[in-house]
Amino acid sequence: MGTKGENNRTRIIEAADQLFYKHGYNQTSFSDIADITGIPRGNFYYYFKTKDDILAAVVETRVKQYREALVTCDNASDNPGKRLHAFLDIMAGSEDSVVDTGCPIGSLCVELAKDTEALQTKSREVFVLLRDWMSRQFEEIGLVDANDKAMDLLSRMQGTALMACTFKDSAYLHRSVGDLKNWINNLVLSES
Amino acid sequence: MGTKGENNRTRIIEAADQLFYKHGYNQTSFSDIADITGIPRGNFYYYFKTKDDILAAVVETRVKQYREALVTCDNASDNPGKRLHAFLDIMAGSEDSVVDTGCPIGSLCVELAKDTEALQTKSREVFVLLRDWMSRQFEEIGLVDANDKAMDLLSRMQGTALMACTFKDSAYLHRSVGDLKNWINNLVLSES
DNA sequence: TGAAATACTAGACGGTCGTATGACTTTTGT
DNA sequence: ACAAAAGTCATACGACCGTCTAGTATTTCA
Repeated sequence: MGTKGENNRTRIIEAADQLFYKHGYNQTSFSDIADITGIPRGNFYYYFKTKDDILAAVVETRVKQYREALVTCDNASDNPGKRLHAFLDIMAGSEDSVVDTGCPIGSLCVELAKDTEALQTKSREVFVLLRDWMSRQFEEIGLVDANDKAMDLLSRMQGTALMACTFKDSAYLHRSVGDLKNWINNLVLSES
Repeated sequence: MGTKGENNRTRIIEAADQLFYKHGYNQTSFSDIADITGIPRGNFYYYFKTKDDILAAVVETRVKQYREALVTCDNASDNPGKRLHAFLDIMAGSEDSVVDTGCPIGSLCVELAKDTEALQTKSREVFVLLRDWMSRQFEEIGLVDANDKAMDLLSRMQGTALMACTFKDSAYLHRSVGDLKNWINNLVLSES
């Protein structure tokens, strides 16, 4: 009962996830996904009605993955500042791909900002998840403008990824992540 | 001698400039440009051998435009901090389009980061211009790490544009620009 | 077991893409 | 005035796009 079907569906999503990241949503064709998975191009309609449906599925798995990553950050420490550091380490840890291709979330949102509103709303979902989690951390620190700080941190991480990728500069990436950690530490100190 | 030819060439570049911003490079077709300019699709080969050539021409006009904008900033004040404020005001002034479509430079670089290296190098040119100008301002302020600060400012502006666009939040755009002005002011104070 | 339901496949459709060509028209220089 | 050069144009190419459908295999369950 659909065991192979579910398997194929998952493989399509995984291949699309990588290709959307490496080449962008619009620059990824059904043929590209077919070449990687070995599933004939024509079959895709069975698993997904439209290309947009594949994007939705990809975003949903990304949300799930980041949710799990945030749980790991939550378990990393009972200190909210340290938890935010742990999240920053995720970006620093994927240094190579960030310098090469940028942030998977940010670059998708930038691309789809020029597309339909439906795709914008969908691609934004991961950012909403991260912003709300960050906001909770800053709240726990004791900041009254926790949501503003969450936007600032997300913003600065995105700027960092964009610059590091554009200038192919991993040294900048690490320096900037260090600066952000110091910025968080100072926020913690100012509240204690 | 080539008066109409130059005119058509210019009109193609102007239309492409807008379309590359509004819909992205890859999502802009020759037909789109033809529809706006009224120049038949088939004629483009006469003015530009390839689509990449159009991009190069667009980037070159953008470099020229930003160079002029920087001259205006240079003339705005003999205080480098104030000159950087003037540059930030350019972004704040185009609030609507930034929230709607993002930063024209940043979104182009993000898109082409997933394309050939030649296009990446070309699209980066505007950023190089801005970074070097900013670096000169920070140098004049007296900072020893002027180039780092230039990267930081560019980075934070890009993050700001990306978040404002993704969340369709012009209030965040203005708050963040204000924060950046304060950040610059503090850098000036720390050196005086 | 066998017919209905479900899972899967592959070929093909209409459309659009970037590019190229060859002919026509206008401008230029002598 | 008239050839050469520059500019303009319609048409078409081969490739690829996302989508669809007619058909085959497989599973389900009375």
